[in-house]
Order: sequence, then structure tokens, then C-alpha cells
Amino acid sequence: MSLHSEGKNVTQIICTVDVVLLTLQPQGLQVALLQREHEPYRGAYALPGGFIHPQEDANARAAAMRMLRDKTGIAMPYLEQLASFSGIARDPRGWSVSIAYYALVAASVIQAQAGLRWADVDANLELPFDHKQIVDTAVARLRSKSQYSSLPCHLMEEVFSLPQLQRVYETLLGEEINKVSFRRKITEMAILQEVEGQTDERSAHRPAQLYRLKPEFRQQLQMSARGFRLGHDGAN
Amino acid sequence: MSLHSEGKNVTQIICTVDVVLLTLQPQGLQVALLQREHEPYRGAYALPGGFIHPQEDANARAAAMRMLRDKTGIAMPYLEQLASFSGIARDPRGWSVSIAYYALVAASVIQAQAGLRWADVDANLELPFDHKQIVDTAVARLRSKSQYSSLPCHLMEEVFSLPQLQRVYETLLGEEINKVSFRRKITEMAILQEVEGQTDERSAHRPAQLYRLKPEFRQQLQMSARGFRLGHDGAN
DNA sequence: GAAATAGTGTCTATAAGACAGTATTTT
DNA sequence: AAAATACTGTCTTATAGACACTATTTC
Repeated sequence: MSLHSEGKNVTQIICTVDVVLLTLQPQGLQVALLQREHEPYRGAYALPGGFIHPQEDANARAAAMRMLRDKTGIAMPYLEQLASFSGIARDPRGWSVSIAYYALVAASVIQAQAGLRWADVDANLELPFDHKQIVDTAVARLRSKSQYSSLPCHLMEEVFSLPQLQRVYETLLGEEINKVSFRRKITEMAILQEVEGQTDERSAHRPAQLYRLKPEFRQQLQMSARGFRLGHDGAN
Repeated sequence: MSLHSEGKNVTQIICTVDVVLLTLQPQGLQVALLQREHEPYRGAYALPGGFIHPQEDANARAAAMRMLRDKTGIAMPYLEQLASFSGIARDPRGWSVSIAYYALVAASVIQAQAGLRWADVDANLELPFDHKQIVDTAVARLRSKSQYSSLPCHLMEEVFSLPQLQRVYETLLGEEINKVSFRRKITEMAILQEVEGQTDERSAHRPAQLYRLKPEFRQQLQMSARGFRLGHDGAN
């Protein structure tokens, strides 16, 4: 049972990275799916992902960034490790590990591309491998972290208003938030800086102050002392 | 750039599982370290872990359970995936992935064993690979989840009192908790069931009611609506 | 000025914490 | 009874939410 004898007996393990790329559209939270070019499940839509390239990728995060860049053209998303999914059952080619990441981008970042489609995460998706489970895990993580952190800010455009941000939180949490409390908490978190200018929509009402995420929070999250949530449900 | 041509060019990736096994002793939170029997770092103390055995392990979680069982004799711990650590830099043998888990056990479960030692997690540990980072990540996760979940219950003995449980929470959070609030929250979470009997310590004061975790919470956590924490620090 | 949404001041409701009381044990 | 800790009742304080008011825009 020495390491060397083990090394020789070991069946090759398939090492992949998959990315759950999410964005928020008016109709709801959307996940990016790519049409597979190769077997297995050739032609089916699945998560952007692929083999780790040891010569090219310094680590799994770099591999995830590479796949996002090469397959969707997105270069600077909010990206965080989700979990790893592994075992003999998930890939017909054999025992495999997928280190899954989730990425958040503003709706404006996405652009039409052959073989890329966006699906509603609440639709009854039929995805190859265990990608449905990976998507569900990512969505649960996003919704859970929306209860107490600045994570939803990464779904916003570069510049946005507090009412827009509140609507994003409300969509993710599935419930309305008290306006005064919401603004108190955002202020306490001290994650935003005011921006001059106006929203481009010219509408018959007072325009909202615009903000951007402070640069130091572009990859790091801020936690709210007591969260945004109303309900008493557990999560994560 | 077909999958098949990639498959042939791929350098072997080392797939391992490491377990951060934690228990709470009077002197603080302790992590289990095993003396390595093989190179690299032979003789050094490191996290229990090893190669995934595709023929033996249905998935990485099963591999973690196997390693705990075989290397420490612990069969039924609370076990949860922590994160994966990967890259070219972490193992001198080459590009590697470690799917890390953390496990919690009661202090009574641990028993002396050759090559196994317990180290204080707050000591300045020098560990091989990136095991220090893995331990730190696990401890941060445990402390973070202690702010709002039933996770610390898994460090308790089978039967315990509320004052004992409160002391565990206080140790993990590093601050005192209001007794009335603590008991209110534990009651709200509805995770405990009363147990007949007394603590074995015969002392000159009223004995505490004993409880055990309800069976349905042996692997699943319960979240507290608003958490136990006092401070406003973020975490995780 | 009407309509619409942004933003704020303030009172109310709820949850957390302080504190002191009662309860139960051993010596 | 004294001492020690378990447990609980209740008042105070802190936080969240409701609601109404002011502010700013276009038509």
C-alpha cells in the first residue's frame, strides 16, 4: 500500500472545471449553456467547462477563467468556487471530478453567440452529467448569500441606483424588502460610492442617485451585520 | 482541440482528498495530524488524506470517509465538503487537486494512536503542502457557521447540557453570549430533545437538563433566523 | 399642478440583552 | 443555611418595519 504502488494501479481520473455563469434578466435568473461539440452528449446544451490543462492552468480557478474567456468571451466576472462534484456515476467516461465555479455578470455583458443560450434557472432544465445539480447548488448559494452579503451587487451594471439594487435583491430573495431598512443596511455595509450623472431613462419622476461598487469590493464580499432577509428559513 | 486529442496530451493530475478533523478540547480547537509514511514530506505531520481510489470510492465524500476510518478509526463523524485546492504549486509531484473536507467529532471520540497527534489550530503550525491554508479555511468556515447555525452541536458529546453547548459556542465565536438570548435561539431552532439523567459530575449546585441532537439533524444543519453573533464582523 | 418615483423622518413593532429573581443541588 | 450553578420572568435597549412626508423630475 505504498504511494508508488498505488500510483501505478490508479485508474485515470477525469479532472474538469465547470462554470455556472449567471445573470439577471427581467424574466429572471439565467444560466449560460453551451452546445457540446464532442461526445458524450454531443449537441446537448451543458455548462461551460472542460478539462484542466496542467501546462496552461496554474490552478482550477485559472482554468475556470480560461474557459469563460474562450467559450463566452467574458474576461472579468465575479468568480467564486462553488463545490466539487465527483464520483464514478456522473460521467459515462469514468471516475471524474468537476471543480465547479459560479460567475456573476451584468446583463449587458452577455452577447449573442453561436451555440450559447441562456436558460431560466427555475425552468425544468434537462442537462447532461450532473449539471442540473450543479446549477441548483449555485442558485441556492447565490440566494443564500443574498440574504446577508453584497453578492447581488455583482449582477449589477457598472453604475446603478439603489432602487435598481433593491429590485435585484428582491428578485433573488423572492420577497419584498422594506425600503428604509434596505437603504440603512447598504449604507452600513459601506460598499458603494456615489457617481455623478443620471440614468439614461428620461422618465416623469425624480431620477435616482447613481452608485458604483467601491473597487475594493470588486472581488471581496461584504457581510451585513444581520442580513436582509425577513423569513426564518434556513439555507446553504 | 478535440476531447480525444486533449485526452492523450494531458499530464496526469494527482487527485487526493484531505480531511480537517477537528475537536474541541479544554485548551481550544484541535486538528488531527498524521505522520506521513511516504515521500514527499515523509515523517512530517500533515492532514489525514490520500489518493482517491476509483475502484473503491464511489465519490470524494466516500474517499474522505474511508481515510478517516482507516487512518483514525473514526466512522461516523459530521463531515462536510470544505473546498478544493488545486494547482501546479501545491505538491512537488506535480499538478494536483485536493478535495478537502472537514469533520467534527466530540473530544471523547479521539483515542491515542501511533503517528496521530492533535495540534491547536491557533498555534503557528508548519504543515507540508498547503495544509496550513486548508486548516485555516476549515477553521474560518467553522467559526463563520457558528454565528448562525447548529454546526457546533457536532463537537458535543452524544448527550450534553445547554450551559456546555453555550460554552462551546462562546469558545468558537470568541465572545460571551447572553444566556437568555442563547437559550431562546436554541429553542427556536428546535434541534434538541430532552434526555433523562444527569451529568456524571457530582457538584454542589443544580444539575443541568441534558439534551441530545434530534436524529434528523445528525447530518443536516439548522440555521438560526438571526444568528448568535454580537459583533458586526463579516466572515466566510 | 398632476403623476410618478426617489429619498427621509419618525413612530411602532419585534428581537436581543441586562438583570434580578427562583430552583435545585452538595456540603 | 451557604454556595454554586441552572433556569426563568421581565424590563430596557437596539434593530427592523410601517407609514407618511418631502424632493425632484416630466408632461
